[in-house]
Amino acid sequence: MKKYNAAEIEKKWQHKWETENTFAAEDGFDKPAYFALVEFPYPSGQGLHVGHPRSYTALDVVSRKRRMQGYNVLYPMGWDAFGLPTENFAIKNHIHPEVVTKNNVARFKSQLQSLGLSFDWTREINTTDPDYYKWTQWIFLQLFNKGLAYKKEMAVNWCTSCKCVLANEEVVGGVCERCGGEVVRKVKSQWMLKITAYAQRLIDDLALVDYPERVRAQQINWIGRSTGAQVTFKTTAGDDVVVYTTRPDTLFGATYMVMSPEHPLLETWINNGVLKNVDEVRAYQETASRKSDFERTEVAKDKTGVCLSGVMGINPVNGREIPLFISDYVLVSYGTGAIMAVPAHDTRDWEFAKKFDLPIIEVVQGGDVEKEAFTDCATGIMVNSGFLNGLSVDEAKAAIIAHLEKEGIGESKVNFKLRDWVFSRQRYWGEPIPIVHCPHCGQVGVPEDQLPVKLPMVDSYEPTDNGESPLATIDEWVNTTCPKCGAPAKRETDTMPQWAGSSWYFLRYCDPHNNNALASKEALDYWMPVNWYNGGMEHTTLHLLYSRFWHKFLYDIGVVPTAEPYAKRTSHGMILGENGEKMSKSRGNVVNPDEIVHDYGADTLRLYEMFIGDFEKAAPWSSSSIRGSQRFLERVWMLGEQLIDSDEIRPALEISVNRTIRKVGDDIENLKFNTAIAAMMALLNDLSAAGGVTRAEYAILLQLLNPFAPHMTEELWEMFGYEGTLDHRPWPTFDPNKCEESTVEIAVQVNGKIRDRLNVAVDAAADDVIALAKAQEKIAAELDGKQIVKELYIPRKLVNLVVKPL
RNA sequence: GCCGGUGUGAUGGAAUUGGCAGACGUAGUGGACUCAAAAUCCACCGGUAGCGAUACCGUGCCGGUUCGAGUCCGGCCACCGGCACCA
Repeated sequence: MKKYNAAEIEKKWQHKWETENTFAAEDGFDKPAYFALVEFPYPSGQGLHVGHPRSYTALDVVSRKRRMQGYNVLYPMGWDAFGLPTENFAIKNHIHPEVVTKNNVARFKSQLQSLGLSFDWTREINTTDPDYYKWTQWIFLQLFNKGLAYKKEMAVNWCTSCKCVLANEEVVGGVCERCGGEVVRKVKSQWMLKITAYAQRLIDDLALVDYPERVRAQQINWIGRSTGAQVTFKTTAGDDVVVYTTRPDTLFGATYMVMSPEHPLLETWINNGVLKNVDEVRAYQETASRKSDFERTEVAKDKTGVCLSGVMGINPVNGREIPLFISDYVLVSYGTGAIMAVPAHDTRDWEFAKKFDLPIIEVVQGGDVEKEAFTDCATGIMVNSGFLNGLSVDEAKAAIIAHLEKEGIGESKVNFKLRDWVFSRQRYWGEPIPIVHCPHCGQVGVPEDQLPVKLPMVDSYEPTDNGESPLATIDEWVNTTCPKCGAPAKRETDTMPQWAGSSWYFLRYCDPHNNNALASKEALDYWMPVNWYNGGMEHTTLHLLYSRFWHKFLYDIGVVPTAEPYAKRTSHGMILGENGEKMSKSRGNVVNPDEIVHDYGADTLRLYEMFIGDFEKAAPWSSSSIRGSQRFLERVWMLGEQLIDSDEIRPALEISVNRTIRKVGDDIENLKFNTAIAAMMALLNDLSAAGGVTRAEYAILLQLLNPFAPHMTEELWEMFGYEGTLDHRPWPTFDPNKCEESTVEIAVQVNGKIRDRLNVAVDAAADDVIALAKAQEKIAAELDGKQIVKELYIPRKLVNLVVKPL
């Protein structure tokens, strides 16, 4: 028998799969469909990371199993290729981003193909392809037409290093998610997408899908729904200040009010002379605006603020005049940008009141409000609150809202932390926003027949310091005519964020070459929703939320057939460096998948990454452990030398074989690839111990192993003359009656401690087993001089005799 | 602070969801083969005591429920991830 030569075998089968399109999804819509999806990569200059194959192999295993189960499987791959690293590399090395992208994609593709992943390469997509981004722009126009894309002057997150605006989701810990650069606030006119209009449905529809708890919780937390009331406070200046509160029950305890430093009413009061301490207020506003997000959160501990002089608020329930402050602990972007402060029952208000020596009035009994704020809603009773006295917090909430509504000065209100999606980027390498600015008609969408609005080929695409897109400098591209009235007009020069192309890419896979629609209705009806989507936790509040939003919008306008894009989402853990730290160049612990494939073969790498540990948890790479996976494959190979020419499964191995089929199948469905492999290892050990393997037994082992190690198993299948190839061979079935032994060893316990073991028939009667147990020499000795108070027999498990001294 | 998760041998991790803790690997130890090494094969491999059969202890800590707890309940501790002045 020839030696196992991974390199040779893998090349052979990969070539065959590529030339024969073995894994192309079928066009007919009659077979049951299965859509397996992994996040398409950003083709970076570094090439593939060992983390990529963990996710890709996992769903490759699922896809290969599904094909064997008779499904028409769509397991596609593509490139999320717009983005800053490519652009920055291009600028630095004076190569056009399109060329950089092309090179990176070629490298990534050959790396992926060297792993033997069963992608349908006939459906490969690339977000930078004009035939693709035509539809990204088309979706934007639909959003624009429905008023869900709008341009607004507002304070945005500006990355000083990327020289570009960031979405809230892209600011992590006060710095740029991508480059770690400082993020400052900057007032700019930006395109926004109204994701907030979908906030409630993005929460509610999580009930329709199968997501891990941690993903569900993170999304709900990010959307941040709260219920409370909006209340109007009159002021001595005549203007009203509207506040939002989740504790309207504490209204009687409101002893001052706080507005955010950016609150628009301040300008009014400064302009009409109401405000007396203008200089002080201006100075505070100035300090607040200069703070970066990072500073603002860092100094969050100590409260600062300025009391407004010349104007007082009026508490609507008791008519008391209360002071008005500005402070940066109140955010302009949440609620109404102003709060009523109840220091007795809110920790932040309490700290502020202590610092500025403001009155603290207890309105919910149960704590000591001189020592700290009492925030428990569950137990307290209302006091000092007029008609609310004696009520519980919940009763008081209902009563006060009814009162406010009757008086016309308030109403119940739901708020979300989620904010609209800042959608403009001032960079070159992205989809142009398909809008024309006409002096007569205003913002006009580019008509569908003029899509795509292509990126102009230019030599210079460096970001500018003045916050304008590099496209703004290209006059011949910017200057155009209005699609509506024909007058001279200018193109929008901002581009879309990287998240645009990935917000709908799975739809394009259904029908990637369609020129008339993003995908045909038949294809979408057949394939959607994605049956199983695996990806990283880092995309939970970015890509995953954004794409759900776009999908819901497309559902509302009748483009897609399902309310949710992904029926099931799973998330893999990271592969860490050998030292347990995150892999990075600077730590010097990066493992290059190319080297692993070269040294061990793709099948070993695949198997090892599936065996490395709990799929959902991070696991450190181990260069010695990978040998175990290689040894296993070598042993499977060598087992062929001991092939017994029989089409029977030997009786002694029937149970082992049937159980393994059951376990491998179940474990793959439950994301427990590591124990599926352990079960196959155990089967191999059994077969080896039995002195060889029959053709029938070997066939089953090869079929079960095929999704994990496809090249080697196909080669053995062919070498030993089995029929056809494994790629679409039926998945082995098991006989449930042959999964259990007829006798089992049970434990015999006395008072819960194991004292002996016993072999009994699985269907033995409890009385017989207990009698047998008592008759055992050791047990009889234990029972001597004691009284049995309880006898238990757990079938197939154990006998427990509970005794006490006589 | 809030939300989610995790704590099991030297190590990655198993444990049919309340029923024999440590499957399957890795590392290690001893042996076989070899001039030797590698590779391969065999055996051992949680702790303590004992030559031994065996006994006792053992799943972060403390308590509880139960005939029986890694698993359930209550209270802590530690670590990881997310959010964070969101009123």
